[in-house]
Amino acid sequence: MNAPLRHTLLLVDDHPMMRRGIRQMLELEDDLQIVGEASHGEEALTLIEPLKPDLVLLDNNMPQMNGIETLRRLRAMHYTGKVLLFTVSDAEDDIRDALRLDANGYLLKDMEPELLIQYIRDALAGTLVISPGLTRVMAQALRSPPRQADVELTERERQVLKSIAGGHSNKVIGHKLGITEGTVKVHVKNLLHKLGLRSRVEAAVWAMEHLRGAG
Amino acid sequence: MNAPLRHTLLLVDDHPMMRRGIRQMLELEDDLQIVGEASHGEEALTLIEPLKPDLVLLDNNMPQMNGIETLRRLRAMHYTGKVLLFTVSDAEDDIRDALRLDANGYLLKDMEPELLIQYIRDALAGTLVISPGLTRVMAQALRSPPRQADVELTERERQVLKSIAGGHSNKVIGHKLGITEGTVKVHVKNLLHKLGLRSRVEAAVWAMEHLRGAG
DNA sequence: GCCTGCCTACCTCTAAAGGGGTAGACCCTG
DNA sequence: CAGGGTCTACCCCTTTAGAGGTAGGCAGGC
Repeated sequence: MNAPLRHTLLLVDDHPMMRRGIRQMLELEDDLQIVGEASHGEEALTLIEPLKPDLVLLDNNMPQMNGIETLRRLRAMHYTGKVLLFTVSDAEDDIRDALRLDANGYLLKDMEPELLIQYIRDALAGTLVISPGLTRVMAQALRSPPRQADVELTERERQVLKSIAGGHSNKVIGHKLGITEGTVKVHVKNLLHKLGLRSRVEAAVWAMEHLRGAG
Repeated sequence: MNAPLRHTLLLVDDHPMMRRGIRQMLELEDDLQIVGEASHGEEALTLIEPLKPDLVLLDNNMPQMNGIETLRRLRAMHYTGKVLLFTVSDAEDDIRDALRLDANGYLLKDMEPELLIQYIRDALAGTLVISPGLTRVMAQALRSPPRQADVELTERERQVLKSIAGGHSNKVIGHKLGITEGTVKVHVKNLLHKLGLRSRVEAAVWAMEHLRGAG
């Protein structure tokens, strides 16, 4: 379907046999070229700079540093190429973490081998591919609205937010903080806007996920 | 890669020219067969029963009932086939809603036409496909997992509770569950009483702390 | 049969929430 | 000094929540 460009891949898996199998399969495709292999995360990180692969095929189940953590480090070193996680687990947390780290796909190892090539091409095109059987998990992982904690709340807003998460009404919060209910409303209004949320319920959920203890 | 089975598609778009273009492209593929077209959501809903398509290609930008809403209604009538949303917008809410409703993909209309066939096949295989450029939006939309409890709540109450924790209003919850807002209020009232809580915010917090797992 | 629990739907009512605006006091910085 | 950000407080307004009530349909158990 597409073939003009030759894309470079880095293969990361702690099982040599698995790497062998994947390599053999990919060698039949002349638009895909494996330019390197790594048996663990650390090694993968050192190969990124010299190889600059277009895509990293990353096993998640590795000793010491797993795929998610490797992905995290890859992004931390500003690797902007594609990354495909493949794994045996359907752990919801892993999927969520992977996609938060801008993974381009999350594949289960029990898929049809032929499909892998398909998925690699999709990922190289920038498409997000997620294995069959994971859509339900995805739907579950998708819940509350909040977004990146790149915004900064003022100290007062954090206090109000924590009280919201404590289930308190604006009136009670005002009493606790020694300010009027109206002022509390102002803070609520502002923090909702800053966080891109639409209700105090969403704010409570956001708070529980983002400011555990500290504030 | 795959070709044995002939899959049936329903095409839903309010622009006849767009349908024409897609049909022309798909007619070249002998494993994909368009068995029906609809120019709006209502029409699509009436065609599902008689046609039973394997996949619905659903434009999101339609007057009156948009794609998301159509998808919601499709799922409400227990349509279990694949659904591919395609749209011009990258609205985070739409993507989140779509995937919550078990959409099998969310595609932007500015993609390469040839890729559409690819994506349709992926979706038919159960893969979740999401257009390039949306991975960042996805990463933002991703948040906390759903959760399930052991308490003495009825199934309906658990559904409502989970929606509360998702930040939804009673009206939205009613819409999602296909019941009136008033009935949702009844469920909220009852579950608050059962759990000894005083507001939906407390309920959301309770849900996040106690509901773990699916259901 | 009757009774109970669940789900549904409606009613009325008050309280709470949230969006819009203006505005004064304070502090810090250019 | 002017400007910006914060915190405070109030005004307006609409929408949402939540607590009461009644009630019908429908399942299961007694």
